[in-house]
Amino acid sequence: MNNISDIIERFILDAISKESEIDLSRNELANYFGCSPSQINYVLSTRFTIDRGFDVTSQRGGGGYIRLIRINDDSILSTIINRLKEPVDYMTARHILDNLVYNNIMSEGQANILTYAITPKALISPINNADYIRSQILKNVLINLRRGK
Amino acid sequence: MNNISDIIERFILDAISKESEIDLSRNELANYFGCSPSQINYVLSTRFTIDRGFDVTSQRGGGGYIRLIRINDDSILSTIINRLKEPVDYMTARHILDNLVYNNIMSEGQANILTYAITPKALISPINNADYIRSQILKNVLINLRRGK
DNA sequence: ATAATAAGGTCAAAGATAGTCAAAGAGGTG
DNA sequence: CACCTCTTTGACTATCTTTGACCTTATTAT
Repeated sequence: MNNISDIIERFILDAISKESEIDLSRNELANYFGCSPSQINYVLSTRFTIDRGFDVTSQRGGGGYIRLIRINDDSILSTIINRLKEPVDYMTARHILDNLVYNNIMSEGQANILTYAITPKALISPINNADYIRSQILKNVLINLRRGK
Repeated sequence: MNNISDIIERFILDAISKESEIDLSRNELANYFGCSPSQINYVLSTRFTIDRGFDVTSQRGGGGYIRLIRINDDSILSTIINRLKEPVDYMTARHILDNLVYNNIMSEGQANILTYAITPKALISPINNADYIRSQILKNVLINLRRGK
């Protein structure tokens, strides 16, 4: 992978791996990575979303900053259920699952199983037939299991 | 046979013979072999299929890639997959899951999660929309999880 | 107060990949 | 030859990333 966004993402993930909250400087980051400042916004808005368990606040002006917070909510399940809006695309669903695993609500094995069950491929159906869809889900899960994660 | 597809196939097979997972660049490959980029898709979709033990994922945009994954074979699972006939009703699905747990292919926790995902309730849908169905599956799973089953 | 300065935010266009599909081509086979 | 299947190509589409011009807000200096 050769895009700057992924590199910046890893850098920030590493920075917040030990703290639950860090302050970033948009300009310093952009300068450090030799990219435009708005690239930092791009990374934050595509990778540090609520679905992934992050919250971002910021302040402008002199001494401005971007504050990144890892959400750690005991009632996170209820929160997610309440916030869940239909429809849910695949990537959003995966982020939610990652979040659940991170918060020890689901084991990684369980999340993996469920991930297999909801891939776009698993849910394709020409007619509206739950049994048919379910069989696809099952098949998809099994094929992925065979792959050994 | 001297067609480009076979040559590309051998090249990729060789590349993945030592790793279980490799990243390819569609454009670079096409350039290297002097063919159109879509030829790479053709080779992948005709020769690197699930049936032959491969899985393909990809990403577009800057730093994009095609990821090829070699999956392991497991004869018990293969047997079940091959015997799986569509459609599958709920009770049949549960029997299959019990069987998987019995054979240590899936943990009980994983089977439970998946059971939630495929209850009749989880798969009701007035319109044919995978995202909608997926959101129901997720909600159903989460609600059951919350109940602590 | 006001102006200057120092952050950060937004958005749309350009760039970089990959995907799809249908038509044309090539190679066998009865 | 007629037909069928598999391969090759290219036009068009979809998606993700990068950049830059312009906007907003907070602090500091006068």
